[in-house]
Amino acid sequence: MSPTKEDYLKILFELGGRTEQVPNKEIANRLSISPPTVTEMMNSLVKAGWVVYTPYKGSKLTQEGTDYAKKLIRKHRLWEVFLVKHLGFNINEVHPEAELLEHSTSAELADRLEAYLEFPEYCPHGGAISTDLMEEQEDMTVHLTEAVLGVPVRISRIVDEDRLLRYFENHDLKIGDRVTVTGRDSGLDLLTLNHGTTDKEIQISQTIAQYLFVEHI
Amino acid sequence: MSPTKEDYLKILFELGGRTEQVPNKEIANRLSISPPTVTEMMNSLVKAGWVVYTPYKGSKLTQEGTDYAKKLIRKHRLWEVFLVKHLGFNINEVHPEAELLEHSTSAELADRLEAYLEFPEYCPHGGAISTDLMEEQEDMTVHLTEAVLGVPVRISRIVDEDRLLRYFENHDLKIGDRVTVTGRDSGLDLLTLNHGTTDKEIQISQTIAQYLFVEHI
DNA sequence: GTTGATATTTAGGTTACCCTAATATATAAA
DNA sequence: TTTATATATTAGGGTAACCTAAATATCAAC
Repeated sequence: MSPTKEDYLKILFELGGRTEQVPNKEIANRLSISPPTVTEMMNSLVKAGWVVYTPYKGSKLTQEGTDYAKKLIRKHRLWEVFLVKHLGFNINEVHPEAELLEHSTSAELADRLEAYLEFPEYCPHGGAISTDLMEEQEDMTVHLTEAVLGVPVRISRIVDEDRLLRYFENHDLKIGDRVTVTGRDSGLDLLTLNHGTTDKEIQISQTIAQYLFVEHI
Repeated sequence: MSPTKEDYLKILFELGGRTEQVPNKEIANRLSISPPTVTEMMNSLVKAGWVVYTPYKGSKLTQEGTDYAKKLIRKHRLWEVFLVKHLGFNINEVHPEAELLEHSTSAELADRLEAYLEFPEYCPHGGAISTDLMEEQEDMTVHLTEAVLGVPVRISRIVDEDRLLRYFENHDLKIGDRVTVTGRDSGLDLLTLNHGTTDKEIQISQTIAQYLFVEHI
């Protein structure tokens, strides 16, 4: 299994490919590659049994594909805990490091690392580490864009992509914060939030808000 | 820089490519690839400025190539220390793990890891970690095959290739042991040693003894 | 100095992963 | 229901890193 293929499986999981068909374009966007390359890769992943692909519709992970993706994400998050807790990295620096390390981590190494870290439940971005908890969390949390107007929620997880993390940091948003969606303007692609702690108004792009997960309180 | 190219630089350093021309065949053997592939890769490494190549003779590392190789080896050895000291791995299990991790380790990560490990001097196989000490050690130590008959020496370093480590373990040899070469049979490719601690006679293949480094006491 | 053994290179081919340009399909709007 | 737009696929090409088979260079022995 190449790091490249592993990346496809992981992205597929992150885009909901466990339960829904993910269109090629979304994968192409997230990985910054051309759509024909995605088509080609999907055919290869189908042949290897990781993915079910319906031409012109999109791809879903098989059970094997889902399990593989979850293991990768677990490794990624374990490294993030290590980098932050023991090596003193800043939360928004660890993603690219873990992105590399995850592909070089045997099952044995992951298990030993997990024990060494004393079985942490969450990564620094709020993502569940145990592969069982992972699916549960995926199902329970909701995109910020789907939160009901006026109902306060708690930010539980931020998709850990470098540029995104800096965007959220610049808007003073972090895990655990309570926010209330007060307005939605689809034309301008804007979401207006009230920050529970500071009571300030925050405006962020809806497209980007998709990468923020919230839980009801 | 691809992991593949990094492996070539590292092997070149390990085979003495810092000071001498290394023939293609040795590289092909150590990496288990065909000689034509080595020729091809050497041309590409020359173009990138890592290597000076004389056709039909062999390759030498440039200063840049040497520095790059030393940084890789440092990362490799740092991971080995971490795996043994903190994750409880066995010495002969860590090589393949570190072999993967070294290619996924930024300079920043290596520095932080080194500080976390409290600046260890040597890896579990006896290899120096600081890039300065590394060359020094390389120059001072001598292959077991070159030790003078009857003169006791101390095993200082074992090239950490998985199969070799198991071979040395099976012959009850480890770092720090005092041994004396008592006989050499080139026809049978045999080296006879006297083990300083147990006073037992040990016979190992000369070919394999090349991967054992010793220091005079 | 020719010969033979060994090492190296050249020639030609494969697979993985990426691309652009052109074509085809699906979907939403008129 | 046709048409426009967005999305996906096919066709054709490129580079990196491997391979085998055949040709060539080196070097030591005669």
